[in-house]
Amino acid sequence: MPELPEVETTRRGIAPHLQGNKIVAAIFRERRLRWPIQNNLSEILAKQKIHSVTRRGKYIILKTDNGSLLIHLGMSGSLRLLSTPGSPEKHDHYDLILNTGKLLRYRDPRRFGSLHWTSSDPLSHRLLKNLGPEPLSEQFTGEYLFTKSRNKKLKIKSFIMDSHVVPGVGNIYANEALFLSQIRPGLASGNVSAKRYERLADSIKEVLSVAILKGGTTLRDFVDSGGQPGYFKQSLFVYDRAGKICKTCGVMIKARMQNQRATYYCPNCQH
DNA sequence: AGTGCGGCCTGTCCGC
DNA sequence: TGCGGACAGGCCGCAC
Repeated sequence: MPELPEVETTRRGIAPHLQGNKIVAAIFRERRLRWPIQNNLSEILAKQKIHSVTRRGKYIILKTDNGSLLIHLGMSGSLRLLSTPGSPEKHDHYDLILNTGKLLRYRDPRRFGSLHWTSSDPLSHRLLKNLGPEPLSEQFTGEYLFTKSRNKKLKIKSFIMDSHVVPGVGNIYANEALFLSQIRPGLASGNVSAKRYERLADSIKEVLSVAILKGGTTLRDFVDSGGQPGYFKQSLFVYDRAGKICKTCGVMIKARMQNQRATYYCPNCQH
């Protein structure tokens, strides 16, 4: 399940192989992702040089001669760089073949991912323009969260899972960040103090940073193996730990559904 | 306007 | 053992 750290790790892994090289051909086998891939994309991409590989939220942006490719991995998507591609398997939906002989292959069993082309500024694309500030940037602060949450009634976990507030924080990291900042997930976001939001912003930065470090370690060879979930599991304090003992205080972790999402917290550490 | 939920998908796991 | 159903996940777009 690619979260921001895994998307960033993927980006760092593929960037050196793409940057400055040309797309020889793009092959699409399955266009029905979250949105259908536009029909003429092969023609558009052929012979284009890739200038940069960047990230905004969970989108990877390939900037080429004539525009930008916006890649989202959804929840089961992965990008692998192959030197000797075997025949594509069931869920290998598209390939970008490079002039270096290497091939970038997208796999996504659940097809929640997406692929968009834009010929104008990618950050102005409708899917990107309203995203919140990058959580690892200086613009992302406790003060920002505090201000943004005033007069809101929705629960704080839903608040930080909204990509227009914080892009890149999914269910796992929302649970973990709330644990680290000792905040109960069910609190009304509009009632939480500025001080607690300072702590929460720090926790979000911390959990994402540590996960990027671990991803960088564990997924060092993701080019060969494909990014696998589970590498961060040992570091989790609450996610998927219902009935287990809190690593901090020894009390049993609780689980419940909140806004259709599995929610975990320590009833002793979080208030 | 703010909020919550349906729907998109398939692999995995559970219970009958 | 086989099968159906629940569930997981991101997140847009709709409905209230």
